[in-house]
Amino acid sequence: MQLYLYNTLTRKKEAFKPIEDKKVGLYTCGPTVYNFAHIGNLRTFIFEDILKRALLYNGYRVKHIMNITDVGHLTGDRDMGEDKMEKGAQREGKTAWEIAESYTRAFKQDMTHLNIMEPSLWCKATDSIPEQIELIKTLEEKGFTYNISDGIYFDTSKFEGYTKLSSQNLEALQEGARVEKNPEKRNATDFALWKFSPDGVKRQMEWDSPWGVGFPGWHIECSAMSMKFLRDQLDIHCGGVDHIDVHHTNEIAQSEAATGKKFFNFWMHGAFLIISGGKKMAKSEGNFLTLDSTFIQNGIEPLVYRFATYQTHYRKPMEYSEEAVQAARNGLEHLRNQVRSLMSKGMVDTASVNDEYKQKFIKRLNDDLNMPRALASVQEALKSDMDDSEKLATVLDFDRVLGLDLEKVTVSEELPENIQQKIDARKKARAEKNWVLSDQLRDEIQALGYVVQDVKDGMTVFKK
RNA sequence: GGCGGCAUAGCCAAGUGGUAAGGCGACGGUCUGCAAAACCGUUAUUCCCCGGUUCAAAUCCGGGUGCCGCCUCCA
Repeated sequence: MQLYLYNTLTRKKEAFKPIEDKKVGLYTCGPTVYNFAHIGNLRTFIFEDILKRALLYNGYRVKHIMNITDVGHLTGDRDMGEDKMEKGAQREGKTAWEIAESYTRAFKQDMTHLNIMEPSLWCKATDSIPEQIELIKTLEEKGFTYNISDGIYFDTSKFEGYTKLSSQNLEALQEGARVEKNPEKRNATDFALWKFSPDGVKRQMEWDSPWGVGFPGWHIECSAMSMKFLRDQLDIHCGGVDHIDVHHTNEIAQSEAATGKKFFNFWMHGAFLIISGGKKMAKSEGNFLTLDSTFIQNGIEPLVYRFATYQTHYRKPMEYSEEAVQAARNGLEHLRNQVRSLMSKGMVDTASVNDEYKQKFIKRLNDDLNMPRALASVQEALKSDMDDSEKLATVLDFDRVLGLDLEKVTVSEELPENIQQKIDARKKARAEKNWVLSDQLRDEIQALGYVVQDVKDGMTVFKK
């Protein structure tokens, strides 16, 4: 079935077609590792994971590259201000390298918690400095750069179609921008390819280059690394909506200026998470909620968040509230109970996925990843009149995309000795209609973290 | 100021011309010694407001209001 994706480049849903049949090159802009990722960041990574799983579900082989930005991302005005990594290092009394490493580790842990598939390849900006320098040299040779006191800049006026991805009105932008201008820049949209280390300052992260000691601008890494690792397989490039106007626009400009070829056919962007009644989360504002502080520390498993994001289409701002989290928590538990109930009836080996419902599911998924509708088809399948084994097989098949670990729902497992003893005692008490003892034993078992359910012919006990 | 997006039940939301998906919550029921779980049923005459086009509009057009984002670090 044809997969349709919304392409920011054309502002339309388009039939997806990779450059090479059945193989997809996917590049997703990864984190800047100077702090924890907040759950707004993670929403985008979940969206990208769904995209990847949808591609796989459709039978594509996916080469997925995710970068780690560990240098060059500045805090201040465009290409001015401090380096985020160096600032983070100051804040925590560590080296910039240590900061990068520890937050990269934290990020990967978040991904694991959310069941986000690992990319085929991780790449750190600092591991591809030579490629970035080469790309800048090419741009220099082709006359797209100029040199000012603090670095080498890309002259956006020399690249035709600079705004092909964004919808910026450049003249209006220049008039209305509140930026503290760098007076040496020729155009407001020009951006740094290479920044010089400030005079007399020894940066922790700096490299030699043909232009002097310094470090790469933020945008160049994604261009250099996507070309390095995906070569000509430039199918889909993703990120958050905030990247449309600046980061991705600049990536396209410098890449296409350098190669003369189209840089990525599809551009996809995830919308923000909005705190209910408030503003977006931003690392730089320090108001962010992390997976750890918001979920794990409150005893809410991270997959609840993954499930919660399915309620809203990825291109629409998602309202975040504790109420929404609770709804997702209940919803996921309900779904698992439904699966558990089916599992307890035993899975027939020959059970196959119901084609009618699978077609419905994939159709919705393939309609620009309409997860709210895809999720609705899960409930429709569960409430349908197909037999239990088929239902289970079908829903578990959907979970290849959903990634909710439904196959791990426990029905019966080896229970510890002490629990088993209490269960036996309770069965005896129930047989004797000793309800006081029965209820007391149930409380005891549940206090130990197990759920007790009396069913038709006995008792179901499983770890919560 | 420029540009872009959004506004659907108590809450989260899907739906872009044919008469309102799904989830959560709530209420009622089945089952049960009681719970829990599961299951069944009910829960928006109406889609921010005003006007227009059409046999037909939540969906298209015009105007307004509110919220959000980008233009400055950002997923």
